Amino acid sequence: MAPTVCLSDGDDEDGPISFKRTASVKSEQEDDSEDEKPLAMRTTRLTSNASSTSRNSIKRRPGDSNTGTSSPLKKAKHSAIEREPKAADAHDNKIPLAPRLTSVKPSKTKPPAKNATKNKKKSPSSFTKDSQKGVEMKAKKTVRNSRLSKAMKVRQGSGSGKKWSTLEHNGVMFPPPYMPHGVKMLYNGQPVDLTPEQEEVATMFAVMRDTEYASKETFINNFFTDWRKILGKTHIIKKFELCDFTTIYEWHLREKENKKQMTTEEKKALRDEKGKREEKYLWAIVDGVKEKVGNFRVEPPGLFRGRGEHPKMGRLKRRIRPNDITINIGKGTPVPVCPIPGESWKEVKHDNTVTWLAFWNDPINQKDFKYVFLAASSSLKGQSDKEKYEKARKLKDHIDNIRVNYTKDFRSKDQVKKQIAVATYLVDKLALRAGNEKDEDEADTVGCCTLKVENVTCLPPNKLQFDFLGKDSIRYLNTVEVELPVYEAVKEFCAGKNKGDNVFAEIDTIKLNAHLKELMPGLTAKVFRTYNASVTLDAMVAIICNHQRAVSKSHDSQMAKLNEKIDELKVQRDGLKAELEKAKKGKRPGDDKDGSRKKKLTPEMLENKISGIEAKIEGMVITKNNTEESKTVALGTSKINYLDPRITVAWCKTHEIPINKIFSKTILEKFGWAMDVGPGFRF
DNA sequence: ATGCCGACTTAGTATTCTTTAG
DNA sequence: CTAAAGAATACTAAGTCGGCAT
Repeated sequence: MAPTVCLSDGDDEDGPISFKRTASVKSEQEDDSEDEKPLAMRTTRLTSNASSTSRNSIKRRPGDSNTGTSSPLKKAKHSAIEREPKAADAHDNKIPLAPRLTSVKPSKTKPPAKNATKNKKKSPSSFTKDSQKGVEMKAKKTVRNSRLSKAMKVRQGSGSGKKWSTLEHNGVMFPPPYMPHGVKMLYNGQPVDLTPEQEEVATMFAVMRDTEYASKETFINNFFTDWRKILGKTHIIKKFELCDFTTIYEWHLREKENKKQMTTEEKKALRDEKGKREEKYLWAIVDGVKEKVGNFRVEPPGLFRGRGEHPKMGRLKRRIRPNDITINIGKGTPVPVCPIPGESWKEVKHDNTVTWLAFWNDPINQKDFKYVFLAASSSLKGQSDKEKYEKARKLKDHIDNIRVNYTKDFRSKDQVKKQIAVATYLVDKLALRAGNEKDEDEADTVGCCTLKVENVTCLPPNKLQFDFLGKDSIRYLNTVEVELPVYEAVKEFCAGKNKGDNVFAEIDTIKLNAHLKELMPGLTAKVFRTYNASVTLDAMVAIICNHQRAVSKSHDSQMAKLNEKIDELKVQRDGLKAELEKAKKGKRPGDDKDGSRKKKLTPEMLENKISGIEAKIEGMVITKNNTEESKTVALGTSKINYLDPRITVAWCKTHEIPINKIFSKTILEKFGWAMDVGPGFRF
């Protein structure tokens, strides 16, 4: 069960995370006050926001009374708990003034698929296979991990540049060749002949009919331009408006239906076959240790699905061939055989300063690369993940100083210094991303250093309203009260500028990060996100980082259903109440006009029933509120990328919650490195 | 300094698997 | 059992940031 966000007002203080609050209060008291300013402000904010505190709650299913379950983790726990005094992390937790964001998804910037049909069938028989796999994997993992922790200590820090000594793998897997279906589309009402290559691209477009892309001009234009290159100048097809892809779309629907109709055996056979084909690509051997490979499948051809208003959406992403691919492998280890007869790799390298196993150039953005890496569960990834969190923890020791430092510079005469101070403040306070420059041919999004004057509105006396599209064209809309010097500075930065001009004209991410590095070795803008997220470690995190998801298609109906059910229960309850009244007045239930009634309910029974129903209603209201309030919050991203897993592990150990109630299998593997932390661990 | 290349992390969405409701 | 809901995983786009050449 994932921790659930609960933002309802007035629900506060007594949650499972109350220990965290306590800690933070304490630290504030203990702090000496030289940096009173930012802190005081923070405190204020925190307090004022406290009413909307969110908290984690571990939801249990009725079925899982897992407190008593024995998990290895839990056992390991006990002794440790007693040992660890839990004390002491003296100062910590300056709560990152997470102002509640009003993050809105502008429908226009999202071309979400509204892919209507969704049906799944699950075969019980597949259970066998899966569970076997699970067991097998667990076994492997145990072996690997025990070896790993040693290997990890021995391994040179990532600083040295050498990432591995030996590396073996089997290369990459290519998607199957295109199988023509022969269904003719119509042009100007007439069926047209297409070569398989032409048909392939037409089909890519046809099957996207019920996504929002299909009606976007940019998408259509890009698609049509690329398709016409394949059709050739002399082809009868000249105008998009005369194209009718319906026949192909319908073929596609039939295919889907057929697939759905397959028997479980057929499906299983298909899966087994797939598993067999993929088997050899699943693993690499790094320094003698078997490690899972991440994305060994080469991306299949398709129409580019850029996010937001991406100028290249709809462009044909051409098929990648062996000749596009560079392989990286240990010297002296056998080069993976090229799986496509008659073709060969572009290049084979032996570079042990990098971790990729293969790469190719992105056909959409020729200057970009697509890499094949090891899976997140690998030692290599785990190690750097751990380093990331260690760096964020180190920031704890510098954060006070850093805040004092930038507060001082809010009024600097040096314009560069001043801008850096304000930018750092925003990165710290609002978890803004650094904001690198972007090319013309990308979606127009911004981060801190690339904020435009139109993205910030100064609201007297001292509020700033932010409204911009950030990463993935997710809208960031937030109004924050800032310290007066910050407000004045921003106003000044914007003064006399035109739309499209940078607020921070004097700086960029390089200067910003260079400055941060002077304050703490290795410090960059993104560390603040990790730091603040891990320090906060509760549901607020998903909000401060603006991780979003589309409101699910079923959200509205879900809410309606809940309301319906609640109403229904209320009616039931009222009915029972009325009956109770009668019963109390001494009427036998049987005396009712409704003589057919068989059940004789005593007042006690009725009361029990009523309170049972009321509990149900209450539960549903809570569910309803949670559903509504978390509909755009994507907690998963925080969980995977920002929250130091050791915090969670330690918490689980302290509270004897099996870790697998919090982390899924994959994520558990990814965080293997964090599992043996003691319950006393503090970020 | 700046620009570009390169490698790696972070991110939302699509797809698949699992669980639950009916 | 089936279908729908929900969780997990797969996929790949979109960021960050370091380093080297200019």
